[in-house]
Amino acid sequence: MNFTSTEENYIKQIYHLQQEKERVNTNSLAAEMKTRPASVTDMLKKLKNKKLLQYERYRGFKLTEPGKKIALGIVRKHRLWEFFLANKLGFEWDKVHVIAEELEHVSSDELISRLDLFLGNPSFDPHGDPIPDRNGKIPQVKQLNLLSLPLSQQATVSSVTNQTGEMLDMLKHYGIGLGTVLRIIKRFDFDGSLEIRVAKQPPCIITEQVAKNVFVHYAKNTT
Amino acid sequence: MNFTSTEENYIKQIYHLQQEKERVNTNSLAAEMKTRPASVTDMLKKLKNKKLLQYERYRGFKLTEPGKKIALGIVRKHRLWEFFLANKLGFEWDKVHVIAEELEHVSSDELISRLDLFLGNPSFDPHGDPIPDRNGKIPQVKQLNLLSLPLSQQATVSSVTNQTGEMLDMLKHYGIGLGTVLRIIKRFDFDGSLEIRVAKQPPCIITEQVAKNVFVHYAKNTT
DNA sequence: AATTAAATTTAGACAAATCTAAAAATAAAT
DNA sequence: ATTTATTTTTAGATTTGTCTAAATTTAATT
Repeated sequence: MNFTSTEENYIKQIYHLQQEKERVNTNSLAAEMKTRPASVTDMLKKLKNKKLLQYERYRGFKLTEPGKKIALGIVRKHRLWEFFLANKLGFEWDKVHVIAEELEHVSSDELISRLDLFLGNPSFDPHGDPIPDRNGKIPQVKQLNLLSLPLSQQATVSSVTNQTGEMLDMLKHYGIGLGTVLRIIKRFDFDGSLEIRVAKQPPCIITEQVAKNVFVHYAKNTT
Repeated sequence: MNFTSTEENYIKQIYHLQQEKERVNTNSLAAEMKTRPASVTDMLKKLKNKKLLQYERYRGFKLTEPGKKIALGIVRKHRLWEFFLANKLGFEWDKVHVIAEELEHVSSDELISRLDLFLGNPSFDPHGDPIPDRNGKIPQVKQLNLLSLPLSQQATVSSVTNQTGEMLDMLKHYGIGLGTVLRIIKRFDFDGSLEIRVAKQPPCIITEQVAKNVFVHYAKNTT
């Protein structure tokens, strides 16, 4: 079956809200979609008719299994395009979302499977969110050394190996701790040092010796 | 100003029809758009209101200068995406058009200028049609040797240097002459021979010695 | 338990893009 | 120069997604 861009946007947004709350309600979806509750109700009926939604009036709603499959397909497209925009076209990580919102609705399946291959079957988008595979399976978090983190790929600090006081003191000075979200802005091959950016703080430089001891993972929410 | 996908499709199609006939008429546009003449009339009024069209009822119509600028922008996007699909994702040249029809409506200007750069500012799409630059200027035809023709890039035979009888006889046997449209299917590095395809004929092999004498250009219509 | 507040749905209207069927203008043919 | 045929436009209806305003259901409070 085929869906309009609007239907796809609703499905995707319901999926995202479901991640936080088992059952979704009309008002919160309306807020996310920047539309009115009455409009949401209209769409809910349509999606229910198409068997994508479990929905009884006044009772909240959630995606059916087929609905979830479709949501994951859209999320997959969105994140693959984000990866393309950041890693191939050189967009800043915070500019890719808006453009991917349009690209995700291009309908060719072969386009997506070829794009996936072209990008090297990436598992995480530039925001650190996992990219579902063609079957809708979401990759688990994967730890890697800060030195191996691709440029401008956001990641979360998950462990620090050298636990000496000097090291922790230094990291604390930079605002880096477990759970800190950061990304690499520039890699200096001369001495292996990294210019990194923690949250919205000004960028700072850390040496290769420090980076060597910091491990990160891509996904955002889990520590 | 901003346009819907539908408006953009009309504008683009009017532009293409104008290439053949100075002034376009309702029925032929309806045929191209696979819609009814009545629907075309409605859209013509809308485009006239937006100053993109010179149009008086029953009198035919053509794009204004601003309208033409917009058409060229859409054509540019379409052909850049076609180039991307064929040369980066490995699509066959005859599969790219349908997908580019969707991609061309993605609205970000920065996306297009970065894509253009990423692709190396190409001048011709995989069908041999010229890609307008950011100012709407259309590149002139460019001759090149058949040996330098990129794989699966369609081109038109524009001249043959060695005009001996044997050569012309051979080319005639293969169905190759001035104005013949062809493309390279495979390049054999072992002996430099080429597997080429002329129109819809079965593929054939020509030697490096022959190819060396054949010059082609990308654009389709001009000899 | 009755009242007030909040969330949700219905009813009816609107804009965009399409359609059919009928009317009007232009072009072609006798 | 009429008539006939073709092209184009109008008029009115339909679909999709949206809206406002009013009605209904559920939740919260006294």
